[in-house]
Amino acid sequence: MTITIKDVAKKANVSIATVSRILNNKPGYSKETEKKVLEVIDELGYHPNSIARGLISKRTHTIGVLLPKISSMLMNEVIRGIEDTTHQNGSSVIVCHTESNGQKTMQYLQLLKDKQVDGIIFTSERLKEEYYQFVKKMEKPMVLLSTESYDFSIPFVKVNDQHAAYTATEYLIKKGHRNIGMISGNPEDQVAGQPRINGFLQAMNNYQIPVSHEHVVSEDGFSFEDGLKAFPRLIRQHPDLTAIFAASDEIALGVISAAYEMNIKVPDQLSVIGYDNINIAQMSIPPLTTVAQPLYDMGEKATEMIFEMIEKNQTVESRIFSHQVVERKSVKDLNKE
Amino acid sequence: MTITIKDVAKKANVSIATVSRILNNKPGYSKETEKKVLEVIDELGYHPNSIARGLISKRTHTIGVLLPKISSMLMNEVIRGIEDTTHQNGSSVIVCHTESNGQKTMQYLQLLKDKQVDGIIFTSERLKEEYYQFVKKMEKPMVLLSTESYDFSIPFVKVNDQHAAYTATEYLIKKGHRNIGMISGNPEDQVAGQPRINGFLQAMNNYQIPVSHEHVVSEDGFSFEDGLKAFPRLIRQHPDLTAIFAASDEIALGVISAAYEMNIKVPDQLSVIGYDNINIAQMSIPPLTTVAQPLYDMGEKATEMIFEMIEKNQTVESRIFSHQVVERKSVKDLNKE
DNA sequence: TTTAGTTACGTAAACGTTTACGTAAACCGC
DNA sequence: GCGGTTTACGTAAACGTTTACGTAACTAAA
Repeated sequence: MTITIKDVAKKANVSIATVSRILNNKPGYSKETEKKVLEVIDELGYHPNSIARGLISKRTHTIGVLLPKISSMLMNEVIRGIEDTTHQNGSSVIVCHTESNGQKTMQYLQLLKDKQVDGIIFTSERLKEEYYQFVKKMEKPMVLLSTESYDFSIPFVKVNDQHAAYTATEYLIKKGHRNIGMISGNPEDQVAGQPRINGFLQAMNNYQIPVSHEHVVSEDGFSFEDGLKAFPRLIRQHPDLTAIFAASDEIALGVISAAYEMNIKVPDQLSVIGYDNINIAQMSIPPLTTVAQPLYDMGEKATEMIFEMIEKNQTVESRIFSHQVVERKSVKDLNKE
Repeated sequence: MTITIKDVAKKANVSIATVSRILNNKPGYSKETEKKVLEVIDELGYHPNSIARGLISKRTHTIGVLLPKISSMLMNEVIRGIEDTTHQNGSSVIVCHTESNGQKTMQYLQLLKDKQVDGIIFTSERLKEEYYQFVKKMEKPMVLLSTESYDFSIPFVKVNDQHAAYTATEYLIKKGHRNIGMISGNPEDQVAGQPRINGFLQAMNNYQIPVSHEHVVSEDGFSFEDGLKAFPRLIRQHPDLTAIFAASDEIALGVISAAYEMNIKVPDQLSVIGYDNINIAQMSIPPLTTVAQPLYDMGEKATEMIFEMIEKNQTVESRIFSHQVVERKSVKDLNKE
């Protein structure tokens, strides 16, 4: 038998209301009874049942996180940030892995509703009308992470993808490169696809380097395999390329591996810059130069925002994090020749 | 206002008991009322509140997972297996990241108790007496994953570490290597440390290759940095080594990177075999040969076991998964010279 | 001394379910 | 057509909390 508030009340000779008041330190009890009750609680090893609490308070101290691919290493750091912060707030996280599948997403949203989560963090994907309407009906706060909605006004945290892609490209240019190609993810992707391509093109234009759309080849996603497949296509089209901007670190590693297979030396014959700065960027050979998103911090911030919305019941400012290129060894400085 | 069972009952002109019965298909209602009620449910978009349910049924359809390092890529696949399986069972997961910290672990256990999880999966770490006692008091099922307890009889799923290490070492030997070193994790670690060292030593002995304990150097953990640091130490002690068995893929990648820095070519001058077969094993240069644990399957199995224990309220057989070396390109066949 | 206000509680309703128990009607066998 | 069983419900208690409301005792002001 588990110990309930009643047991505590009985043993301490008070009512359950008093115990509850002490537990939630609401006014209405004397120092002495507090001491007595606290002793009994300690003695019995009582801990309030958070389910019963949740039933009344409508707070479950649980938040839901929706993300497309749990396996993506990108999300790893982000989730770490979310979970650490959530736990620091005395809550816990339910992670839902939608695989970018609309039906699955709706199922998960229903699950999160049933479980009465206090709030939802929606990541890395376009917020469809259907999702939005559902969450709106739930009347729970939501924040967007690594994505942004042009249709609905929901607070978000992300980096400026176009700007970051611009920075990466510019870095290559400043290192003396002129023949630069790009391997992008899905260009239909309005949030991580197109903007990065735009940033690339914009940098090239700004520095008056002629580019055609053939300089960027796209795959469906941002994975290692995508890079592996895309690189040979790109290099065949443009054998004179000296540098490549990859839209993700995983793609970049795919490029490096493919280049290795083709006996093209990185960075001597080909420079590569990635995007994200995930863990494995440092593990590649050569270590990957990349433009970093502060992934952990972004997860942290999104979580803080959710809690602010939950607790103060008001909306909150979006936040654009700044990116930063971290130099390692996959880009050659052509000026030093 | 949210829609409750009362609303459904009123609109369908039945009692809440009947609605509940229909929802849980317990006997006691006619086809007609069922149809009627189902219609109303659909019409109102009613979904039962799982918190209220949990309060009575003592089932929250939530399980807790304790793991030492969320960032470890190892755990990624495992967690995927756990979460997929859990969701298929209509439940959800709370992931707790203990950092191998006893105090934190106890806090998380308390959290899981408060949240009334139906069961606990405890991974990759020694089950301390304190933890065991706590869970025992909770009276909830637990299974061990990638670990095993010699003190308490708890069902587990893992691979046979010693055997797998033996297999890895034997693979190297069969490829003609005789000067083999090992980089292990923490040898104090009774579950992932010592057994792998034993397996290594055992294989060497079986093939009558002299080894000293100096052939194995240990670090605190199983990370990339550990491999990076350990390799120079090892190679300085034994410059004639032709192959290395790394106790994890991350260590192996560290070894490859360190070797690259020292201008030692893998696999031409040095062969490396890893352990785990995580995602990035295929991304390294050269792609890493490694002994694979079926990580996803192990997560899946552990979850199935937990659910069986929860639902049938009985204990369950432990399961040892078989390992397998996956050949890639980081080991040179010396016989072919 | 009376009155108004405060303090320190206790009682009971509420949160949204499940379920033990009760009951009236229908059915069955003889 | 009578006892007994089954079917199809309804009523109300229970799960473990929080909290609105009530109240008795004490305090302070007039």
